Amino acid sequence: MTDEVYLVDGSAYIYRAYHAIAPLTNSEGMPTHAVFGFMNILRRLLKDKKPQYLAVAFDMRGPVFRHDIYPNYKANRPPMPEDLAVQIPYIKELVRAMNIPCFETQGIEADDIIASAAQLLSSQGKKVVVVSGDKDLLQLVNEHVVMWDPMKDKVMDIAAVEEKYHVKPEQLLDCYSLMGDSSDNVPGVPGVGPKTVEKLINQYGSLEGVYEELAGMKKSKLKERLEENKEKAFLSRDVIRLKYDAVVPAELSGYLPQEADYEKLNDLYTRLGFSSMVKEESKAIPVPTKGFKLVQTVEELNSVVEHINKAALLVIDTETTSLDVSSAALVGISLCTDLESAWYIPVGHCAEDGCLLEGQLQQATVLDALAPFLESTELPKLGHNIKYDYSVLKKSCNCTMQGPLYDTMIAAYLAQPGRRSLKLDELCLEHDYILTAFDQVVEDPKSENCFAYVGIKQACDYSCEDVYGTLVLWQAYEPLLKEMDQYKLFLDVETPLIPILADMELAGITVSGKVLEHLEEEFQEELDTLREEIHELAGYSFNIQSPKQLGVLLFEELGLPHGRKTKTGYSTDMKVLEKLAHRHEIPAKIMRYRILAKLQSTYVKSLKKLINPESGRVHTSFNQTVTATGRLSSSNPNMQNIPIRTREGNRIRKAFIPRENLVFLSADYSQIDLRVLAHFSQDAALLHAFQNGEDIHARTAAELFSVSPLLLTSEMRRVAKSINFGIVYGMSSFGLSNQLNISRKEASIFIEKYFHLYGGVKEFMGKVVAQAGIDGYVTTLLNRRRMLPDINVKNKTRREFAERTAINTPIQGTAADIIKLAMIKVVPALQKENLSARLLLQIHDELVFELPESELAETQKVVKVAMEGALKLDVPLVVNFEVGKSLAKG
DNA sequence: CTGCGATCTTAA
DNA sequence: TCGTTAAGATCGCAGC
Repeated sequence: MTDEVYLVDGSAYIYRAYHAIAPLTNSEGMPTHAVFGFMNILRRLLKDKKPQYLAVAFDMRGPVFRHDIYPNYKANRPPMPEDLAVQIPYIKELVRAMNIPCFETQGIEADDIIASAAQLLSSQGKKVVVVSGDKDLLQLVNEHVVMWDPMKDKVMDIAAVEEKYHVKPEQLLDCYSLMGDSSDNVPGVPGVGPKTVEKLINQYGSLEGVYEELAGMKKSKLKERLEENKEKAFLSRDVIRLKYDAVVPAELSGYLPQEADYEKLNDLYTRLGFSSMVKEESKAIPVPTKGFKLVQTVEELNSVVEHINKAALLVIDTETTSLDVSSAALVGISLCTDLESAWYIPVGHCAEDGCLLEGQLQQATVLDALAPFLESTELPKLGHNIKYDYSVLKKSCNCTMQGPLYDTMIAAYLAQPGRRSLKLDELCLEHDYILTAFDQVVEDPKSENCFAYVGIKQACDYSCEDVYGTLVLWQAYEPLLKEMDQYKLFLDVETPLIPILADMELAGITVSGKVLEHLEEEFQEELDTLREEIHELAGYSFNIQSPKQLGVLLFEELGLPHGRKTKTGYSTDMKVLEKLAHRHEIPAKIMRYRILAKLQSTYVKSLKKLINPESGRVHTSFNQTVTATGRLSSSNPNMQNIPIRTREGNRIRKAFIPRENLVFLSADYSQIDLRVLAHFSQDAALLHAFQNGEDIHARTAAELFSVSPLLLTSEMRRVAKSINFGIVYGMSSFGLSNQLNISRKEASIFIEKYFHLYGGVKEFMGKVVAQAGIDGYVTTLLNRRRMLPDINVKNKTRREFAERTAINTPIQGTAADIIKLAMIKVVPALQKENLSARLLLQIHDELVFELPESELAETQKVVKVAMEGALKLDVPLVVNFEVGKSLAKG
């Protein structure tokens, strides 16, 4: 901290940031790089120098007094670029939000304001630092004033100026007058450069000095030029000369920054998409740990119970030995019901030797006491990713949480669709609380069992922070969900889905290690053979899995014609290889190699690793807060992309088998996307087709090719199917031509015909895109939102992508809504009918159950009713069933 | 060695 | 430079 006054040349740094930083836009497509660069400079100044006194000066739009003296002042400058102009108000707004004194005056420039302030303050003996890189401001340097350029981190005092320019700072004005300034269109004396000026000023002292002595100079080109341009030189000086009488505070208090308006600042940062700045600039504070209590005795546990008895909501977080449910053991539970207090109940903390530490209640004692609350169907529980806590308690503590399970992660997913992180600590930071990071409490976060070795006291603070933070978020998001009309979706769809997904994950699905083992050997043999053959044909060894090396072989060594190019080289994908297959043996072998290698690595080897040795089953994770459309996603393993189209793929499916004496029942929605499209578009032909149970692809084909349905070929149907799918994705003629290997012209004729047939669909697409343009987002039937920040941008590619998304998301998202509703209906319905069928998988439009064969007929009835009646559309929902002893089709 | 982007493939 | 949504393997590069 110093008592120097920092005067920042705001406008100069706006320009520098604008040119120095690559274009950047926020999520709405507004350019932000100048703002970003400027704020970085300002923030670095604040951080590094911690100035006690600081002010920023800006130019204002419009003519300045220099134009009166010299109308051509800056006449050669192009107008401010549009994408910079729109950023200026944000910069000024940010400086105001930071509560830094900010000066601007109509008719004068930032330089003049700085000059006035520097002179006024230095005449009072105050130290001044001019923050600028502009040489024009160097003339302000004196024994009290220095100039600092943060970009170069260089301080210029009198000595530095003299060393660099060989004149005194106060002589710089006269130097510039002679030299002129091409960037400001100030003429000076033509043909006089820095070296000449240096000589002249050093010899004669000043501009006046030069002209007084001019007559005595011997005849030369220089003398001639000086004589001819005397007026210009003096005019230039009047133009360049800084104005020292701008109105600026005379007292230091006028340069004293106040505490920032953090709310406004964060709001601006968020709008600009500067997430890193939101973090650093927030007024966030550590969570107050005063009300955090350890529960180590029965008496203390009883007092917690008494407290929860009066509560309307129980916030819970479990600490365990692993993120993976199947290997997680309980280490402790934290609870709270309001922001006054929170409790941590340790049950599994260990000493270094692995022995349980003293001062912990028995896990059973704790769960017996809490069970009435956890299992209460009345008392809502709240957690951040509560599916995990539900699963741990069910799996390792035999305690099944009931009642609504509110989840702040899901709340944030719905309320702020499209936000990048949903992690508790990041969300809390945006709500002004800094949480202790997991890495701060465990020594080696990667090693297993780690939380068990955290000290009990420290664990208490850490864990209680999490329930406290979760409650803080809930108090913010619950009203927000209501405001945004998302509360019903949250309560009636996402919340009841949580235990269903958890139970599906816990159930898992049996995978025969034996079958996989077999496949692995077989695939490996063929892969080895193929690799040898390919290397043989190539004449040298290379990595077949490297697109780069493969490209060299195919297109350079073999000289085959290359297709499209990628950013890094030639494309070698299946489409390209297919086209080369008839020219050379290698491409076909590569294709076969690719197919097998993919199956081998993704579906055989890694699937084998994920088989739980105890249960012989794999337990996927169904992620509820990942996709932009509202679909679920599945990981570890991804059970939603198990191969199906190829023969080998189907062999992998054969490894998925039901438990002994059980069968799989798969129920999939027929054409759900197109039915949703029919409902949204109200297209007469589409509605009619579905209402009459027609084969929609066949019907489309018959109309498209103008043939009777009886004469349709499978090729015609395939084309129609492609178009039907393409429509759902907002496809162009280019996309279709690519897909069908036909010309663009042919493709566009198909599309034209399609829209002629289904005029309502075309109309619907136009309407959705137009509405998205107005709202900036689209919604599904259950009001789920997706933001489309690019929907109105100038960039055609990005805008058109947003337009396709606007068309696709309501369809895909509504289909996702529907199957979620079906899941919520079907699980209790099966239970009510005393059927033992267990839901195992959801694959976007399909549900897979495991059940005794004897219950097949009755289960199908229940499933059919639940799925087909999930939501009432203007067309029927139709479900098809398949039964099998594995997941293989056919 | 780790992290990350690009490419490619799998599914709906 | 062109049909949506995902997960995941591998390569190859940049940085430590």
